[in-house]
This record gives sequence, structure tokens and C-alpha cells, in this order.
Amino acid sequence: MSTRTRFAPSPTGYLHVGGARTALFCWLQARKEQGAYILRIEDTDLERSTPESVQAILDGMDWLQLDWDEGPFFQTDRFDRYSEVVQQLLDEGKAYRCYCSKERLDAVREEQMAAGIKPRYDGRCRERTEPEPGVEPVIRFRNPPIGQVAWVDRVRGRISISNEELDDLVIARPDGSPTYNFTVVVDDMDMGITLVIRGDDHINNTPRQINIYEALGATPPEFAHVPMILGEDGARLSKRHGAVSVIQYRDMGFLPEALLNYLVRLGWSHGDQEVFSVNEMVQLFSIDDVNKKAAAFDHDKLRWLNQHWMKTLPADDVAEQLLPHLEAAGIDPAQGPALPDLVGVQAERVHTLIELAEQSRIYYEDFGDFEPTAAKKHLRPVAEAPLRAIHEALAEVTDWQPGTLDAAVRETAEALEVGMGKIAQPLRVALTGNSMSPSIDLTLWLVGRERSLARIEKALAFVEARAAAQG
RNA sequence: GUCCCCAUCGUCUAGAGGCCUAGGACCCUAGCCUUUCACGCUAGUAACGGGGGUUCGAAUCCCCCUGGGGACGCCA
Repeated sequence: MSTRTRFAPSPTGYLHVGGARTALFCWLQARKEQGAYILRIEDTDLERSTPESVQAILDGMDWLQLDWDEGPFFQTDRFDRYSEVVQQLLDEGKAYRCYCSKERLDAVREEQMAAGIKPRYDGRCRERTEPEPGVEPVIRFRNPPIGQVAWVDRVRGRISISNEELDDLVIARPDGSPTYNFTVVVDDMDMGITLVIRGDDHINNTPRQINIYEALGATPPEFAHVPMILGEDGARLSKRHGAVSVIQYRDMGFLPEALLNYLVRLGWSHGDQEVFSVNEMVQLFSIDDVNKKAAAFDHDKLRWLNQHWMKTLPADDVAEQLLPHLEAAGIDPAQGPALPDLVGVQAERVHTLIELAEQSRIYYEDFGDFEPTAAKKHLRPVAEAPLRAIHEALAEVTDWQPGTLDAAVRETAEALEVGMGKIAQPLRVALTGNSMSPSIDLTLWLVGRERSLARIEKALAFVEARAAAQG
């Protein structure tokens, strides 16, 4: 039987990085084994599920390009089916109606906690046959009272638990709506899921789910419980750690290739390899190689990977993803160099697309004042001659390309018998307002001919004014 | 409290009894390259939680302790 995996988020928020990694693992395992990857929306909690969240999850999956083969299925579309299975269990005596009040249940739980035992439903209605007038019952699954439930987890190995630790869980509420541990079993069974990959917070749910499979006469799928993701401080990742939604990462200027690469290495490795393209992941990934230990999210490493992919991916692709960030920064890409050229120069100097946009403003817009320290150091009277000379030389350049520009600067330096620094630094400040920029030929190239000449003139005026002021 | 699970540099990890004087990567530091910044290159700091076993030999196997996490809902 070919592998069928599923990602089953509940739409009560955005797609967070932990969920995205689970989705990635499901997707990779399905792709690697040429199986199917199914998307299912677990929206049985009518109170908390929202259409916005559904959209947010779809947007996240779409951005990461984790395409699914079937679905999205919605559990709210399947209520008839759940009712049917509940009825079947009832008919077979594998489930029963429970009339206990929440108050009584709370009291029992408290007593048990105080007595130092695990809180569980005490089975009061287990053998009950008569209804309680005026009370709509819940339906409870009749869990086997003795024996062990065990399975070989694809990441954790063998896990076992005694049935005595389990109780009769509620599978349907008084209004008939089903609960999670039940719907998940019915769905995974109906959808032919062979491998359930999910967060390890579900380990404790697994034995009761296995019992339900067995009551239904179905073979449970295989399970792989992946460790969760921690924040940089080692605590469970949450909003107070900053960005947790994958869409936030998109908005912060990360490439999906980088996030995916980062996520796949969190809890999984292939020797010493750090960089993985999506294709390589599909080739090399295996759920069986995933670690058991929870991993902390390291923002710096993500940034490093993001820079790597900005440098490595075709500049056209990066440029396309840069566009929205330029717009967000109010930069008009029509007013300066072609985006792929910009990316080619800037990618190795920044870590995110936002930084790339912000640090490229001067190629599209004029800047105001020179940065004071840079101006003080480089736009001095001594810079006047080199600036004039380079202005003259550049005015002659018709082929405004890095090679020619580099030659023009070098020849000017040689003619003046000064080192490159004596001419490049003043020129850099003139062109960018600052003392840091790409190599001078590339800076000239990106700034463009007209703008370069005008900026040198402006710098010259600045130098003269300053000389005059100093007498 | 009860049950389940986890444990190698600050972080992500390699390691499946001798190849370990514990390797790689991020971060940090120094040097090189260089017209600045960055990239790149080189080097460096830094870890097997503790205690018992098993074995000729343990980061690797077993037990205990400690520490951490999860679950115990008519949430998913």
C-alpha cells in the first residue's frame, strides 16, 4: 500500500512554524515515497474555528509551496458520517450514554488529584440503561479496562501504556457534535491514511485512538510523533518569542526556500550537510531519521540560510520576491537599476529582503545629507582633485558597465598617482552619502550615469562650501 | 499529583561499543583577502547532566538520580 500522509491543522489561528514543520515532514515523506499528501481542516470546535484562520493556513501552505493531493477536507462537512459511526459504536455496545454533570465530573477529578491518582472518568454510567430525565447525555467510548496498548512509533520507537491509565473518553457532546479524538480516527480511517505524522503533544492521545480503531475493526496507521519547536530561551515557542506565523516570516523578508531549509534541519540531519534545496530534501529526507529531542529556534541561523539562498537562487526569482518589499518601503523600482542586477550585488550584504530593500533606497531615490562622520573623514579639501578627475573621466564613459567603470576609476587613480582608497572613499560618500557600499564600480553601475555625475557635483559643492567656511 | 516522553558545544546537529585527542554548521573572536562594508578563506573558544553497573574497552547498552517537556477537557 502506498504511503498516505495528512496534515490536519485546526483553524484557530495562523500557520505557525511548528505546524509548518509538521506539514513539511508530511509532505516530504509523501513526495519521497510517491504517495499522497492530504490536507484536512479540523474545525469541529465551532467556537474557535474561523474562516480567516482557514485562509491564513492555506496562505501559509501556498507560500511554502507545500501542495496537497487531496482536500482540503473540512470536518464540519462530515458530521453525518461521525454520527453514523457513533451510532454503530452505540449499537455494538462499544459506546454508551453518560448523564453525569460537569459539576460531578469536576468534583471527582479534584478528589482523585487530591488522592494522588491520575484523574479519570469513574465509569458511573458505564452500565446504566435508563436515561436521566431532562438531561441530554454525552456519548462515551467504552475503553478496554485492562491490557496494554503499544505501538512502534516511527520516531520514538516502542511506546506502551496500560489501559488502566485511560478512561472512557467523550466522543460526542450533548448536541451530537463529535470530539477530536474520535473524528481524527474516523477521518484517518476513511481517508486511508497510512502514516500519521504529528506533534509529540499527541503521544498521549494515541493509545486511546488505537483503541477506537480496534473497536471499529480497523487497522491503525503508523505513527510518527515529531518533537515540538522551542523558543530561543528553551521554552515552548509562543507569541512572546516574536514571530511564530510563517506569514510573518514572509513579511520579514525571508525566502520560503530558506525557511524550509531551516525547518527541515530542525530535528533532522543528513551527515554534515546544512544546505538543502527542496529537491534534495525530497530525495534525502526520511521520517525515520527525525530526532526525538525538542529543538530551539535559532533566528541567526535562519538569517544565515536566508542570505545563502538570496545569493544562490536565480536573481530573477529573488527579484520577484523582493518586489513587494520595495513597494512596502515606498521605493519605486522603475526609478533605478533592474532588480536582478540589484539582487546580484546586494544579496551577499544583507540577510533579509527587507534589509535588501532598505539598503538599496539610494539607488532609486536621492538622499539628503551626507552621513556626518563619513563626510568629515572623506569629503575634505584633499578630495576635491580626485572627485573632479573622476567626474571628468566618468563623463566620458558611454558604456556604463562594471568593467568599464572599474577601469575608469583605476586609470584616474593612476593618473593622479594616488591609491584606490584616496579616490574610492570620497567617491563612495559622494554616491551614497555613506562610507560603506558595494565595490565602487558596482556602486557606480547601480547608481547610474546621470545620478552619479550629479551626486559627484553635489559632493564637490559640499567640499567647496566647507573649505570656504573654514577660511 | 499520576502517566508518557526527552537529555552531546550558547544553538542546530554528527556519533548506532574501539575510527572520539568527540566532527560539522550558526553565533562569537583573531588573521588573511581588500578602495569601504560585505562575501570568501584560515585559525580559535566551546559539549557527552550526575552516579552506579555490563565490557578488555561506553558519548554509544542497562539501572537509579537529577533536570526538562508533554498529557491527564463535553480544545484540537
